[in-house]
This record gives sequence, structure tokens and C-alpha cells, in this order.
Amino acid sequence: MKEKKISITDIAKSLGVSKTLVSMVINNRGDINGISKKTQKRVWAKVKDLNYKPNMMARSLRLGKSNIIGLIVSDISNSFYSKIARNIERYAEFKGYNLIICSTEEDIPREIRLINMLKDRQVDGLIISSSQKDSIVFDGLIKDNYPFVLIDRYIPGFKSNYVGVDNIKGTYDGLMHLIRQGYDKIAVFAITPTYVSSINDRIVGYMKALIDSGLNYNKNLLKEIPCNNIKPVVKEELKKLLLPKNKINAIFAINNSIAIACIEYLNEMHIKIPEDIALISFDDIDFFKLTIPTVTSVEQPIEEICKQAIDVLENEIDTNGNFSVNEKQKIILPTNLIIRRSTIK
Amino acid sequence: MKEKKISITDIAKSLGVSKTLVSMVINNRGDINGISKKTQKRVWAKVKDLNYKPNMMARSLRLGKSNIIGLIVSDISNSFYSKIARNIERYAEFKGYNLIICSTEEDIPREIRLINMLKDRQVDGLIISSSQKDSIVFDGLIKDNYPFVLIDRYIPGFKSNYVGVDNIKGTYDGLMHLIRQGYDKIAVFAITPTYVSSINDRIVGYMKALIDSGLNYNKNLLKEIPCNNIKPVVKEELKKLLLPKNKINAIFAINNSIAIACIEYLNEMHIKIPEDIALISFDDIDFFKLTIPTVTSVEQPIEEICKQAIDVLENEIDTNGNFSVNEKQKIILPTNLIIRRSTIK
DNA sequence: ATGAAAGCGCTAACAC
DNA sequence: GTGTTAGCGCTTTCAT
Repeated sequence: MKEKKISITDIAKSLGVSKTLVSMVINNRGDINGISKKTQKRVWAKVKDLNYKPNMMARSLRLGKSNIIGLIVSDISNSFYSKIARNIERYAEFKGYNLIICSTEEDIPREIRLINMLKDRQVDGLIISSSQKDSIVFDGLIKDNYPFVLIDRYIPGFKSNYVGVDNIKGTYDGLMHLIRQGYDKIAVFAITPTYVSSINDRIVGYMKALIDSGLNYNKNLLKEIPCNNIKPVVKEELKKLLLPKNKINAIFAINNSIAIACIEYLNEMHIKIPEDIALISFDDIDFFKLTIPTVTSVEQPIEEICKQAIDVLENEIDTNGNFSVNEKQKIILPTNLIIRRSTIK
Repeated sequence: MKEKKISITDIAKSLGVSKTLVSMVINNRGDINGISKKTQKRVWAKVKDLNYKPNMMARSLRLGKSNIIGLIVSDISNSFYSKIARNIERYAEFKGYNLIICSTEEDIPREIRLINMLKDRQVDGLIISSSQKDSIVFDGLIKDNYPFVLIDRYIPGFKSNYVGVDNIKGTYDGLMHLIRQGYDKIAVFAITPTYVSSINDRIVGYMKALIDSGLNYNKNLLKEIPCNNIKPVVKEELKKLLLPKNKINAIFAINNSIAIACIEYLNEMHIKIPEDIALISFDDIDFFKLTIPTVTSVEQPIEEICKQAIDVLENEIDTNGNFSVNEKQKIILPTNLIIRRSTIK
């Protein structure tokens, strides 16, 4: 029932030439190999006529290259990562690659399974925002000269390609703004696992800003929120922090999900932002322009991250992963502080 | 430099058996083909030892099946579609498929290119939320018995697999709620292209509700917003609709992007929801729980849509697209009206 | 200016 | 129980 697909052999036969010749022509190597213009025309005509499409599987098998790259993120339905995905897809297409997108749900074994699966599928290279704590899996990839680039999160002490932002400075800038506005009891809501570099660096930036401003770092104002149970825990912790004995006057939300949870609770309690409490968040999202008040945030240059990631990866793929560990690229991009109403008294 | 990949031949050689035998064992057909337990053990041991991974390209080429499915949506960074993507990915993985996700940006030629590209890549089947106006491209797919299922949007008068919601009834229910609350001058902000079934059906539902309630349908209250320039146009149109001579008292936003634009403008103008004007939107998003006031919306059962779509597609793939046109499945799921503060006086 | 043949890694039909 | 052979569709080396 299913009509047989036209193959290169069909073209060759019906034209009375060899497969070799047809292959050369359709790969635009006709001139180089001295195939006569006339024959080339005939081949192209037949290709159109029979509606021939090369079989990518066969080509990939033969060439050992699939022209597919893989993207692994922790949650594709999170606005930050879906924007990453959209941009990566665009640049990848431009370079002739297709994209397989996978979402790990912050589940480490699942991430490992996905990495192996994509590798087994002969995917040419990987772009990964990893939840891994150590570099074991990636050591393996490097040993196999398998091309990959980490984005968003790096593994401390591990040399690999990486594209991300300066989370320390981004946070520092945001906090200094807050402090300049007169806020001096600033709580930070981090998210577990806090070992993830982006989160950890943001905590470091927070501490640094406090210290540089002569404010005390009080570890009771640092709360760790489990990533799979954000809303209830934020609520509970926030409640405590608002008691008279703590009486914080500002919150630094380490990512947009945390910020959203904070807003929800503060609304519920009729606690006014920024009069009663200021709010600043990492990751700018559209939503922050719409809330009352609008929310100050630290924006990441998503397009640039994606562009650089693809460039680095393509480079790796083209050189067949033949870079020594010392030549791996670490690209750190600047963030952008967007000041809105939530931090202005 | 790149270490040669271990192939089935390496396993066979090092064990002194045939490739066939190895192939049977690793595909769990050892018992069926009467391979001795002992030999099977030896094979598996060697597989572990050499860290052998089957080459999917070769397998796909041989089997004529890639175990990849494609998902095409108009904008992966839109929350509705990124949720669709996440869910489809989950179900697909469960069934042993990988997912290639593509985003068309509502660009019809691009959509056609992507469809052809995926088909050429021997992707086993497609799930598409299409922007096509007519069925030409899909007629071609059907002629080739190429498995696909439309989601979210169908092509009127075209018989194909489809999974979506009852947009007419969903809208109708929402509007009736609005009308029961006493709102009687309800504007609708549609989005272009309005020929897209989901949008068109929502407009129909809107009209139906007005008529059934004895309200006049006034075509001046139906505004079409270009999808690539939502905010400025919404602003402009909303401004006009709020003039004394029109003085609408409620807005039906045909999707979440429009609703967001409306909220932004109303906030800006200090126009109170729902006191000055009520707001209801199609597509529930997290954001609607966070705004002041919270926003009433028509929710789509995303998980169910994805589950059904995968089931239908898998069925098509397994039967090799051998269904006649009359057996194509059209699955229409119910929506869920979530009443929040934005429509309650 | 063109073609024959080999082989990428795998599975299935058919031996023995 | 196990092996031989053929072939999926393509590209490449080496001939002619």
C-alpha cells in the first residue's frame, strides 16, 4: 500500500547512468567531478520528476553524521528554557541541523539516560543545562570525544565548553541596587539543589553585596526551597520571615518560579510591594512587566547564549571533538538589571 | 583520535559467533530463536564488556523506521505550546519514541518546509498544530500514507486525524457566565489569521452566546489583532472601545497573549477589573492565578490532548498508515471554565 | 566524463 | 542451535 520510496538507484536506472554519478550531482559535486552540464541537467530533471528525496538515514549511516543536535534542559515548560529552545532551534536550522529537545524534570538519572540515548542515536552533539553534581558522565563524553557544550549551569572544577552568564555579578548588581534604595534586611530564597552552579553563584553574589555594603550576612535569611514543592514552602518560610522579630524589608528571588510564588503569597496576605516589602528576581519574564507593581529583575541575554552555544558546538563537531581539554571554551556573558517598580520606594 | 565505535561485528568476532546470533540476543529474540542460555549470557557479557551500543542509524535504515516523531507548533516559547511539548515528549518517551520539536512562528512556507524536512528525515510520524489555510500539503501526506495527526487546529472540510477541544462550546460557556453576571456589552479580541479553526470556532461560540441571550451581535465589537503586533493594536482598539459612545463593559480575549496585552493596557490606564470592565480569556495559564484580580479563563486539557494525540499517531504508525480516509479519528475534548475574580462584580 | 565495487551496521530469510 | 547471505540507500575509492 505504502508507495515505495524513490531511491538513488531508481534515478540512476531510469537515466541509464550509475548511482555514483547521481550521487555526485545531487551533492553539488557535479562540476568538481567533471560531469557534463547536460548530464547534470538530466539528473536534476529526473529528481524533480520522480520527486526524489535522499534517505537521511542511509546518508547518516554512510557519513557517520546525523545532522541532528540534542538539547537537554530541566523543564521545557519553564519560560526561560522554552525561549532557549526556540532560539537554539532557529540557529541550528540556519546551520543545517535539526534539534531534538528533551526535558529532565531535574531528575539526574533521567538526564543521564537522555544523554546516553541521544549519543546512541548518533546525534552529532549536545547542548545541556545539567543538573549533575559531578562530572562523571561528562568525563565519559570527553573521553569519547563526543561534542557537547554546557549552558546555563557549569560543573565546578570541570573543564568543558560552557556558555552562561555571570551569575555572581548579576546578583551583586541587583542587590546593590536594592541596598542603595535603602533596603537592609534582605532575605534570599534559593532553590534546591543549591549545588547547581547558577544557584550557588547567585547566593555568592548575594553575600558579596551584603558584605561590601557593611551589612551583616544572616544565615537565617537564606532559605532553600525544594524545586518540586515551591509554593507551599515559600509561603511557610515567608510567613516566618515577616514576623516582627525578623521583619525583613526585601526579598531576592533566585529565579522566576520563586518570584511568582512570593507574589502570590504577598497578594494573598495583602502585603504591599514595595511599600511593605521589596522584590527582585533573577530571570526576566514577560510576566514581570504586567504585575502590579512591575518587578525588578536580572535579565539573561538568551539570544546571545544560544548563538554562542551553537557556534561552539558546531566548531567541536567540525573538528571531530579533536580539541584538547585546554582548548575548551568558557563564555561568560553579562546580565542586564531591569529596574521596575517593585524595588523603588 | 575518535575511538572506533564497537559494532555488532566486533561482538560477534570476539565471541567467535555470527552477527545474526548477536543481533537476535540483543533484541531479546534469543529464546524464540532457540539460542542456548549459555551463549546468550556470553553475548550479554561481551556487550557490557565492550560497552556496545547499537547504531540506531543502521537499525533505522534496515527497519525503515526511525522511532522519532516530529512535533510542529507555531511558537514553542508560548506557554500553551511548551506545555504541549513537554507532555508529548513524556508520552513519546514512554512509547520508545524520541521527539523533534519545531516552531513555525506562524509562517506557512516555513511550516511546509519543516513538514517536508521531517518527512525526508524518515521521521515516523508528525503531530502538527498547523497554520495552513487549506489541506494541499496534508493531502500529499495522506497520499503517501504518511502518519500524522493534527492537534489544536483542524482544517475545515478535511478528513484527518485530529485531537483538540470544543472551542465553540468552551467559548459559549465562558460568555454565558459573563452574561449571567450582568455584562451585556462584550467586545471580543480575535487574532489573525482568523481562518485558523480554533480562533474561528471561538468567534462562532461568542456569537452564539450573544444570540441565545437575546443580545445583539455588533460587529464593531469584534476586533482582529495581527499576531505579530499584538500589544500596540490591542491598545489602540481598546482605547476606542472605551470611549463613551461604545462603552463596553467586558472583554473576551481569544487567547492568553491577547489577555496579557489587555491587562497591560488596563493597568496602565488605571482602569479597574472587574469594576470598570470584566475580562475572560481562552487558555488558562499560571499567570492568571497571580494577577490582581485573578483572571477567569477557559482551560484546555493539555495532558489529555497529548495522550490522545500520541495514541492516535502510534496507531497510524503501527498500521503503516493503512487506514482509509474514513477511519481517521477526530477527538474533541471538553474545556473547563475556571471562574476567578475578573468576571465577578 | 563516467562506472564498478566496497562497505557503513544492522536484521531477516533461509540454510544446515 | 547457529551460520550464510543478501540488502536497506548512500558515498567513496579506484578504474577506465
